[in-house]
Amino acid sequence: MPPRRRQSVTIRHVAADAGVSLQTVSRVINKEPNVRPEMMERVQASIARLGYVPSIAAQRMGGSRSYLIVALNDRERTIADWRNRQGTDWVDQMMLGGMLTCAEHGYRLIVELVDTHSDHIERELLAAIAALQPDGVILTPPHSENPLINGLLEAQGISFARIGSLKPGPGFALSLDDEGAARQATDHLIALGHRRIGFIAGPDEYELSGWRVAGWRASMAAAELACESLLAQGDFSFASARAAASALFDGDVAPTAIIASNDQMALATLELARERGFSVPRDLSLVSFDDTPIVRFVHPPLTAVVQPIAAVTARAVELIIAEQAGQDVPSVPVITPAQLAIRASTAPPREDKRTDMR
Amino acid sequence: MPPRRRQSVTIRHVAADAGVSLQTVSRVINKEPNVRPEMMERVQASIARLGYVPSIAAQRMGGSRSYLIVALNDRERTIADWRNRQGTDWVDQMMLGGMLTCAEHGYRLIVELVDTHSDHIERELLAAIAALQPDGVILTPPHSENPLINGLLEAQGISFARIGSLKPGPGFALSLDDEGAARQATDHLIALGHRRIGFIAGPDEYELSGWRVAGWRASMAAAELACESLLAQGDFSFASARAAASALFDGDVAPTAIIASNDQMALATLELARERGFSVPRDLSLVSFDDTPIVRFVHPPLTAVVQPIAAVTARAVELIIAEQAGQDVPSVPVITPAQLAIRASTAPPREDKRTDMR
DNA sequence: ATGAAAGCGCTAACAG
DNA sequence: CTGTTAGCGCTTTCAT
Repeated sequence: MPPRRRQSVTIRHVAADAGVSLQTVSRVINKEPNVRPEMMERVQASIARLGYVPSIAAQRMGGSRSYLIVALNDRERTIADWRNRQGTDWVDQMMLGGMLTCAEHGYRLIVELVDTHSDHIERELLAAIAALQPDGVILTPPHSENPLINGLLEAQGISFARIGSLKPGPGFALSLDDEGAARQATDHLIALGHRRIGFIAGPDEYELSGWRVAGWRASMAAAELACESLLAQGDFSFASARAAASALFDGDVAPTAIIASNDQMALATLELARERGFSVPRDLSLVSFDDTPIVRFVHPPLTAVVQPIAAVTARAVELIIAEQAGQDVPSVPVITPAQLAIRASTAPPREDKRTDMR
Repeated sequence: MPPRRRQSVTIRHVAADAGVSLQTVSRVINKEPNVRPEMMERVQASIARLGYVPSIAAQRMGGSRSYLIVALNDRERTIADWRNRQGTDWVDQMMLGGMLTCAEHGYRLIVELVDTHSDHIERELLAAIAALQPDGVILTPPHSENPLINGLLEAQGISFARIGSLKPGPGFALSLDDEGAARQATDHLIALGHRRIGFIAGPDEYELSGWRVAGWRASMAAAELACESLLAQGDFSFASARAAASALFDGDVAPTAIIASNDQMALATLELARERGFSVPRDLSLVSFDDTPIVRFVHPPLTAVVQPIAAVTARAVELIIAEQAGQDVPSVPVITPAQLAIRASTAPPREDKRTDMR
C-alpha cells in the first residue's frame, strides 16, 4: 500500500519563497495582468528554483481549466484496427498532431473509446465528461455529426471539434479537402494521358463519399471526358470493392485507370486486376485514398491521396485551446488540403486499339 | 469564453437523494466495508438515477488515487515512428492492452513522451508527475532500466512497471520471453529439416540481444548442431543487417535459414537474398523478430516471433492497480511467452549436395 | 497592483 | 456501522 502522496511543492511554497501571496503566484502562473514585472520575475525565479509545477487536479478544482482534451474514437473500429495489426495508423496520426500540440500549451490529450451504435453512448460520454472534466473534445467519424453527441456537448458548454465534417453548427468543423483530393488524383491520371478513368465510390452514409465523387466528376468534366459507365460504388470494404471493380472491368468502357475511395477498396481492385491478368500500372493505373502504411508495401506501391490527419488534429486542438483562452475563433469550416503521394501504381496508359481519336 | 463549468451532479446530490451522509456515499463509491447492504443499495440506486460519476480531480484532491497511469515512451523514437508511417504499432499495442485494462478498473492511460538522451529528463518526469499525479507509470525501453528514472519514481513512491526488463529492484519487471522465443524459432526451423541456421544478433547494449542469442544456441545445442560461423551481429538497423547477412552468406557454412533479431534486419536479409538470387523460402528460410505489421505485407510474408506487447502492458496495468489496492503483488519478473507466427518465409531446405550425411 | 477569504468535490481522520 | 470535521491545491470572488 503506497503512502498517501502529497504534492511536494505547492503554490504555497512558492508564495512563501517569493514572499508574496498565493494570489500573486496564481496570477503569474496564469499569465494574468496586474502583476508588476519585478514581482513576476521574483515569482518565476522561485518557481524555477523550486521546480514548481501546478497540479491540474487542483487547478480544475479551483474552478479553472482541466488542461485535458479528450479525443473520442469509435471503440469497435479502433480496437479492431489495433487487433488486426494491419498498419492502420489513424490513432497514431491523431496523437502525433494532437498530443504534440497539446504539449505545447500545457495540455494533455486523452484517447477515449465509445460505442457508436450503443444506446448508452450518451451515458458513456457523460461519464467521461464527469470524470475527466475535459476542456475540449475532439470528435472523429462516425461521431462527428452525431446529433446526440453534438447536442450533449453543446449543452455541457464544452468546446469541441468535429473532424471530417463540414456542417455548420456547434463545435468546429474541420475537414480534409476530399473534393480537391479527388480532383488532384484525377488530374494526375489525366496528365498521364488517361481518358477512361473509373471511380469506386464509398457508401452514401458518409458525406465524404459524395465529395470525392464530385471532385472526380469536376476534373473529368474540365477535361471534357465522359463519366458514363465509369462510376461504381462500394462500402469501403474489400469485398464490396471486388464487385465494384469487376463491374468496371466488365462495363462498356474498360477503364485504363481506377481511383478507389479508400485503401481497402484499392487493394481489392489490385487483387482483382492481378487475377484478370492486368499488370499494374502497365494495363491499369490505380490510385488509392487514405494512404495508410500498408499501401506502401504492396507491389507496386500505390499512388495515394494522403490524409493529413495529424495536421487536422493539431488544428482542432489549437481551436479548442484558443476558444478556452477567450480568443476569436473562425466560425467557418477549416479545410485542410490533401496531398497526392505519387508512387508506382500510376503510369501512362498503354497504347491500344481502343484509344479514340477524334 | 466558455462559462465556468461545475460538476452537474456531485456526491452531495447523491447524499441528499439517498438521505445519507457524504461519507457513506464515498464509501459506496470506493467499495469500502462497513456499509449495510440496504444502505449500499439505496446509495447505488441514487447514483444510477442521478447518473453520478465521481470527478477524478476531486478524488485526487481528497487525497486518494488519481486514477491516472502514465505510459512513458521515448519521444524521439515514437515521433519518428509516427512520422515515418511504416506501420510500427508499438504505441497502439500498448494502448490496446493498457487502455482497455485501465478502463476495466476505472483508470485512464495517458501517453507521455520524454527525451531519453536529454539531461532534463528528470525535470520532464517530475513535471509530469506534479501535473498529473499519476498512480502509476509504465516504463518502456530504453527507459525501463534507466537508473535516474527508476530512482526518481521510487523516491516519489509511485508504483511503476518496467517493460522489457528482468532486473530485480524497485518497480515490476515485465518481459517477453526472448530466449524462449528464439528457441521456438530455431526449433521450428530444425523441425523443417534445417541444420545450418544462421542468427543475426542485435547490439550488445540491449540485454535482450543476448537472451535471443542464448535461445538460438540452446536449441542448436539440443539438436547437436554447430553454431560455428553462423552468428553475425547487427545493431537493429537495416544497413547493419545487410553487412551481417552478407557475412553469413559468404561464410564457411552457408546457412539454409536465418533468424534476424528484429524486423528491419529481417527485411534487409530478404533484400540481400533477392539480390543474390536466393529465393525465399526455397533457397533460404527467414524468421523475423517483433512482427510489426510490415512483415505481413512483404513477399513472402515473414514467419515471425510475435511480441505480445498488448498482453504485457495489460499485465503492467494490472500490477500497478493491484499494488494501489494494497493487494499482494509478485516480486519476481513477469515473463510473458512469445508466439511464433508461421508464414510463407520458412520451408524445408532444398536438397543440395552439401547436405551432410553422417 | 496585491491580499484575504471562501469554496470547488472529494476523502481521511476522527467521533459517535 | 454512520456522520462530522478538516483539509487537499488551486482559483475565484471581493477587499484593500
